[in-house]
Amino acid sequence: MKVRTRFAPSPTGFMHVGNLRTALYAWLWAKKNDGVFMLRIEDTDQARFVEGAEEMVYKTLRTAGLTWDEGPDVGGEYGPYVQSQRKDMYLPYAKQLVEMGKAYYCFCTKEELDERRAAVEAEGGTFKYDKHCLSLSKEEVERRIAAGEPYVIRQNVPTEGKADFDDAIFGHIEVDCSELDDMILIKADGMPTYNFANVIDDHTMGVTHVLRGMEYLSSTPKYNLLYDAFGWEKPTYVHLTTIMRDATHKLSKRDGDATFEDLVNLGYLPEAIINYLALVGWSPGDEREFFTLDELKEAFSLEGLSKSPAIFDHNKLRWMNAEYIRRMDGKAYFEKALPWLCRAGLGEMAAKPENEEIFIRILQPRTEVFSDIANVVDFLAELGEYDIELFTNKKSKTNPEVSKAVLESVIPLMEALPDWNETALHDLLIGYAEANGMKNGTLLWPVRIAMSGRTVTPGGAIEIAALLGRGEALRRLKLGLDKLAAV
RNA sequence: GGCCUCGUGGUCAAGCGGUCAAGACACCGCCCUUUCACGGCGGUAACAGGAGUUCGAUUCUCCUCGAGGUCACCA
Repeated sequence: MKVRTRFAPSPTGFMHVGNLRTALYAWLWAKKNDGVFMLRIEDTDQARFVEGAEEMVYKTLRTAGLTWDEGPDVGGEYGPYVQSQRKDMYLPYAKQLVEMGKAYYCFCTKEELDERRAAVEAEGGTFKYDKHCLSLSKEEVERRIAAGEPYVIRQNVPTEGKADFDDAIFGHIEVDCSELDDMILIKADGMPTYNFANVIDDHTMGVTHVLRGMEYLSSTPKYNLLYDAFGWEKPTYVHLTTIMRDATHKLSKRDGDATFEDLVNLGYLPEAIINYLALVGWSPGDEREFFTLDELKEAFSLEGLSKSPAIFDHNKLRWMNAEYIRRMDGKAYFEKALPWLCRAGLGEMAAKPENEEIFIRILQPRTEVFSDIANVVDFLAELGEYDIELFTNKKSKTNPEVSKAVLESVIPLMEALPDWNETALHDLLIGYAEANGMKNGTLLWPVRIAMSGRTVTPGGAIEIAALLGRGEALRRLKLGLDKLAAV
């Protein structure tokens, strides 16, 4: 049978990385098996409708490379792919269950239930619906429905026996029916609940493998009662572990960088995010860590899925992103970096053709996340205040006195330079150090400090001088000398 | 609280009765070096605890502990 998987988000905002990973695994499993990956929008909760969230889902999936074969926008023979548009499909199935005695109409109002629940819980108990409306006669039910009384349809769970299912990762899961509540299948507004819609949709849409979060693990046996009632073949369930922020909290959107969009905006590359995400909760079994989507597709297997929750390691994502950046083509890197350089006020400097290569050379190996760039290069846009103590560096054998002497002798030479470019600057400065028997560092440290006001900079004195250009470089050097005048 | 699930270094994670218990990130040290990175080399660090089963348990069973999930007219 052809493998069909689905990703079924409820459109409530940005895409949490945990959801993205679920989508990824579902996509991988379908693609690995030459199957179909479909997108279904679960919007049965009208109260939670969020404008534009559906488009967000499309956009995220697309930039992540997870294209769907069937879905709301592309269609398919199992449509519609939006649950609210399937509204009319559910009631007949629910009625069928009622006929079979596997479900029943219930007229208890939400308020009554809430009250009873509160009372039970106040005494430390767990509320369970008492099947109150199960005993209603058919006539009474019909009468009340005809009278326009609001109702829901509940699943009639047996009071005895077991409900169970087999999970591809967790194995056999079994629970006593007595633990189960008569869950609502059809809500008072006529919409199905998630639980019911899922069963109906997954079956009618031919889903063969259900990949979803762990939170459904304990309610799945209850779904299977429904499959059994209808006599339907059950899909293979694959419950995925939760992605955690730390040992005791799951990664939440409130943490600020838990959505795909957050990460992209911070300057993470979609391919790196996907690659990292694939490895949170799944292992290829060998030592590979870098995968394209295609390679992932080859390597993916249900056996490699983990049973225990994994903590999202920003550190490792960062490293992996850096690794992706380093492997980028220089040009491509520059293109991605340019907006960030502009944001740092370096648009003009970066626009000079001769500077492009320098920027690539000094920044690419140092960029872990694109948003880092601004803080690393801001000194190029503006020289900040700095203390002359920065001129002291033991390893370079410099201090304010030495620096003063260095700047005094080197500034005129630089001013006299006919061409201001890296090669010329290099030959001049390195040549000078050599001729005077100095360590390169002794000469270059003061020059770099004066030009940057920073002890740590991307690139060295020569690159910085070239980027700054003759006028600005010299201005800063003289400024440095002034600062040192009193020494 | 009932029920379900999970438990290998700080983190991800291999292992699926016999290993000196991989690898990666992070951390530390050394080298390279024009600062910082990059790169190279090396290092610290783990089977939650206790009973069994077995010639032998990280691996199988049970208990304890710890953590998560679930008990909605939310998904």
